[in-house]
Amino acid sequence: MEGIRVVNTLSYGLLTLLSASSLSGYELTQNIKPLWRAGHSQIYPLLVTMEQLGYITHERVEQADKPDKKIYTITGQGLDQLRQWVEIPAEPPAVRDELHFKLYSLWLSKPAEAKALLLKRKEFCQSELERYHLLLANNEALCAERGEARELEATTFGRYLLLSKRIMETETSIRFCTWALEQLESGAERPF
Amino acid sequence: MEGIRVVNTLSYGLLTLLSASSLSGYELTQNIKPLWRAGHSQIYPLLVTMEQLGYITHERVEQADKPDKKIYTITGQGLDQLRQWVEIPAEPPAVRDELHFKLYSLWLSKPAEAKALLLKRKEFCQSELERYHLLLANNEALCAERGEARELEATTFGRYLLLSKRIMETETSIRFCTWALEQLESGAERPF
DNA sequence: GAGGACATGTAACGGGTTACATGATTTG
DNA sequence: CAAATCATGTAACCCGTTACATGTCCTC
Repeated sequence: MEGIRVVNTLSYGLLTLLSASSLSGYELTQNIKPLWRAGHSQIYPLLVTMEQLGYITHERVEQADKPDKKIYTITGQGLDQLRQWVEIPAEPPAVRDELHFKLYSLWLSKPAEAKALLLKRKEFCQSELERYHLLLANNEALCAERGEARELEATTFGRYLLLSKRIMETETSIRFCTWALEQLESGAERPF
Repeated sequence: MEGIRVVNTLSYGLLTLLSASSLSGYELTQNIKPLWRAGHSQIYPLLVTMEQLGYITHERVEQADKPDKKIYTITGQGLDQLRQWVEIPAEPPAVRDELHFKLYSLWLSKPAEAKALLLKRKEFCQSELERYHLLLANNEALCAERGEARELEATTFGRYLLLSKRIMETETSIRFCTWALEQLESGAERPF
C-alpha cells in the first residue's frame, strides 16, 4: 500500500515542468496544456500540498507591470522523487473520445450533420497543429540561444520528443477526418 | 441549465452500443473498451438509472451453460435521445498520457531505462493493433454474412470508421516510438 | 471605464478507479 | 479442486470540472 506514488500523476507532471525551470502556478497551468488536461483549480491546491511535502518551495515575486506571483522551485527531494518516477513504465493512455460514439452511431444522423461533425473535428485539429508548430519553433529558438548548457539541451530534447509526438498524433487525426469524409461520399479503400 | 444531456457521456455510449444490438451489462463492459475506458462498476448502476428514465428496458435471460444475464434493449425514447445527441459537435478528446511527462523529463533517467520506457509502450501498441485488426475482421465477416439488411450495413459502417480511427492512431503511436528510439541513439531528422 | 490578460484561490458536484463481495459454470 | 471466464452488484475514495470569488495592471 505505501506506494512509490507520492501524490498523483498531475503532481509528477508539475515536478516535471519545474525540473526544467521554476514557474508560477499560472505559468504551470498554461505550460502543462500540451501534455495533460488540467485546470488551475486542480493545480493551485496541489502546489500547496507538494510544498508541505517538501518537494517544492515558493518565493513571492513582485512585478511592476503585472500582479505579483509565486514562483515555485523544485527541491532536491522533489528531483529524487521525479527521478524514481520517470523510470516506472507509463500507464497506457485512457481512450476517451466522444467522437468514437458519434462515429459508431453515425447512421442515425443526416448526411449533412455527419459531415459537419467530421469537419469540425478536422478544423480543431488543424488549429492545434499550428499551435504545436509554434511551440516547436520556440523550443528551437531557445535551443539555439543557449546551445552550450548541457542540461538545457537535455530539457529541450524532451520538449522536442513530446511535441513531435503531439504533432504526429494530430496529423493522424486530420488524416482520419479527411479519409472519413471521403468515405461518406463514396464507398472506398481503407487507409492502412 | 435544463440540458440536452440526460445522464452523461457514458450513458450515450451505452445507448450507442444498444442501438446496434441488445446486450447484457457484461457484454457492454467488454464491447465499450475500444471506444471509451469504463469499468463495470460504472456501467451496472448507470443501466439502472437509464432504465428508470425509460431509455432502455431489460429482460432476464437464463442460460444453461453460463450464469443468467440481463439483456438490455434500447427504447424508442432512448433512440430519440441518441439521435439528438449524435449531431451535437463532439468535445475534443482530453490529452492525458503519462508518457508525455516521462518524455519531457527523460534526461533524468538512465539511457537504458529511457529505451525500456519507449519499447514497453511500443509493445503495448502492437498488441492493441492486433486486437483491432481482429475486431475489424469480425466486423467484415458480419457484414458479408448478412449483407442485405440496410440497417445492419449502416452499423457495420460505423464500426468500420471507428476501428479505422483506432488503427491509424495506434500505428502512429508505434511509428512515434520507433522514431524516438532512433533519436535516443543518434541526433537526427524529425518525422514530419 | 470596459474588456482582456495576468494572477490566485475555494467549493460543490459529478465522474472514475479500486476494492469489496458474491456466485455459477467450465476446463484442466 | 483450482483457476478462468461469465455475470452482477456496492462502497469508499480520489480525481476533475464548473462555478464562485477576488484582485491587479494595461490597452483601447
